Amino acid sequence: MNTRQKDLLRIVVEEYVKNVKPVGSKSLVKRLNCSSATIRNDMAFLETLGYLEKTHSSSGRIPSEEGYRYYTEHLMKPKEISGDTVLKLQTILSNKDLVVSDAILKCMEIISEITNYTSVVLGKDSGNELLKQVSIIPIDDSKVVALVVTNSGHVENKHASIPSTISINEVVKSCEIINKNLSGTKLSEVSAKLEYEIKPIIATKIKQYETVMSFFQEAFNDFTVKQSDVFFSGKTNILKQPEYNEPKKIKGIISKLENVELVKKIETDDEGINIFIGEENEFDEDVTIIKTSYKLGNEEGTMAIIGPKRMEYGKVVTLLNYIKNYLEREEE
Amino acid sequence: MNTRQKDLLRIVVEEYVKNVKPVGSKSLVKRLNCSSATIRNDMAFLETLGYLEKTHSSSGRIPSEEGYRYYTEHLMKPKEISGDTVLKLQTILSNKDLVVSDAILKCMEIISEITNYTSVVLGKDSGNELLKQVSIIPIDDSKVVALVVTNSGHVENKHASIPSTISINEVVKSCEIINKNLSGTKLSEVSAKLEYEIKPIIATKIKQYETVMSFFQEAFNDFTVKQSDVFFSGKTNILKQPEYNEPKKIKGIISKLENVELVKKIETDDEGINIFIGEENEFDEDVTIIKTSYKLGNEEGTMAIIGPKRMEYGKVVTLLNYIKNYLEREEE
DNA sequence: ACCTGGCACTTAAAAAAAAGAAGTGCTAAT
DNA sequence: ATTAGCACTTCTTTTTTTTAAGTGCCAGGT
Repeated sequence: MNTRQKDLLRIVVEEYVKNVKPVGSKSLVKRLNCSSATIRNDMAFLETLGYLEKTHSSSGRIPSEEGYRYYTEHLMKPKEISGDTVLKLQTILSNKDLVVSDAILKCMEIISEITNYTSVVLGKDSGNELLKQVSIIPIDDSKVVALVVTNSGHVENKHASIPSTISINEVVKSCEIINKNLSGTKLSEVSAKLEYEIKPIIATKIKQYETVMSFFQEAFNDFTVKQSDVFFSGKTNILKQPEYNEPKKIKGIISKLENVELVKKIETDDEGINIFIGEENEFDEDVTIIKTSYKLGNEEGTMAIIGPKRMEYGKVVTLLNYIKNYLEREEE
Repeated sequence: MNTRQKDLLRIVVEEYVKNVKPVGSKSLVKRLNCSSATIRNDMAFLETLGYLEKTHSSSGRIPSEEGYRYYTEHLMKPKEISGDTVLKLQTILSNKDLVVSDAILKCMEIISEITNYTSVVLGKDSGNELLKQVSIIPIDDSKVVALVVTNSGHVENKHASIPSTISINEVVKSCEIINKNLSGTKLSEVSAKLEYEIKPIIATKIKQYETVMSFFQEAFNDFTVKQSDVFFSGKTNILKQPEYNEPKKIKGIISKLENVELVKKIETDDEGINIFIGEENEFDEDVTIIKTSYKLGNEEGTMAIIGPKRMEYGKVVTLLNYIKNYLEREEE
């Protein structure tokens, strides 16, 4: 590939991203300073390399997935972000009252707004989170709310009615014992410790200990299962993309976006900003997913942008990079 | 309208609901025991009354909005619900561990599943809820989580970082004072009472009282604003309806469903089960919304089903009725 | 006064045909 | 290596034709 051919590939990608229609040789004559015949030859060559394709035998060219890949790896230039956007992101990220994950959420909201793509944030299954405190709040004679707070400040609550055979007082007492002994325990290990450490203690102090314990077991069980932590922003933004112009495609992508299990597969641990184009991602062959993990203190997860393959790669990468860099600086 | 004409209207509605295509006179000859010409005459008559329409000058008939209305008010027969469904609903409704609104949510999930329509539950802005308890849970040296629990068991949480000029201890102390004095206060009145009742008390005991108070003010302010309480189930179910067969319509309804402000307008106080067909509802002229309010103890809100005008009215009404009746029995 | 068979007429939807536009590949010349 | 030129493809759009479904209404029967 000579310079002109690289230029050509870059221009075809960028034109197609902008105009959403196959790029013909004539339209590039001025930009490449050569005749349409030459461009046709180069296009044919790029096609043999697998970087361009035709939609039919006499159409203009569109980038193949390999074409996009080459573009993102060698040709694209990072795009400047506007001062306005930087300001917005900065304000959010520097707000100390926000949990990190909430800040990420808000940033991704901004990004999905300015790009018109869909953003998703996946909180990591918090197996690493530690129990901070359990509280029992009596609501009325028979009902209580159990609150669990983790060391990173996540809160979950569960309602339960207390069988009349147990006094709420006993539940509260047990709760205190749990706090004294289990605060700092990994959430994932709480269940086992309840059984082997707490139960014996409580057994000596409370009559109905079996019932009380099973209440706590059930409560914790709910918490650890609950974790669904999928946050979209601009969920249907991607529909604004012109490729979503027929019912089948629209319904297809929507049903995938509604499928939590599938969305969760987007999760990644990789620190880098990774681009999965079309077939490269497991989510949907027609989209590109740009994703990266975030981690600050105890909070970690994945942030991702879902857009058409014909995506403004430079813009999205730059934006995600900005957030990542900010968080990394923070970490120090 | 004679009996045959009423039968005809009912059959046209039901056939159209089932087959989604204009109903012609010939297809009804057997069911009405008369010639197609007679049916044509009756159809023309029902058209003059405004109950039927044609899609074009020589098409079969479809019900007009007035036709559906007449049908729902005079012609439709409530549909039996299957024992299986009754069982599911009953199990949910009788589960004492669920807050009422959660039970409603789960029921509506079931309904949207079996009908293939979209359900939405709107929790009422809980101006009537009472403060049960505020808790401050320290996360680390500078961060705390504030938890607010209401008398109906709703929990909200807010993170905040404490300026280093205040000791967390002082915050916790203030929190106790708030609990002692404000437990049982209407959530909507908390802000004012903080200012006029709590502030003077705290002022005598804590040095940095201004800062502490503004922290609590801010926290409560967030809670009362937050309340967004829109819960969908089967959000995109309505897309399975054959009327959603072109991009414009699909995108139109989706963007309306994503518009929280618009969805909130569905809210109602009316105890009855109300049917809003097409133009009758403010949400979308192409859908029917069947809605009713629920109320049990302190929990109240709206539950609604959004489907095509060509909806299985009998089924939906019967299902909603079942839930309402169950809750009313409960109330006693 | 009401019902019905028959038939001309209307419209939409589907299929087929024609016209137009955009772009390529290849050849031969520079 | 480039390029002008032209024949050839394929899609898109428009137009025409065909088919199917159903109505309205008349005239005759009960």
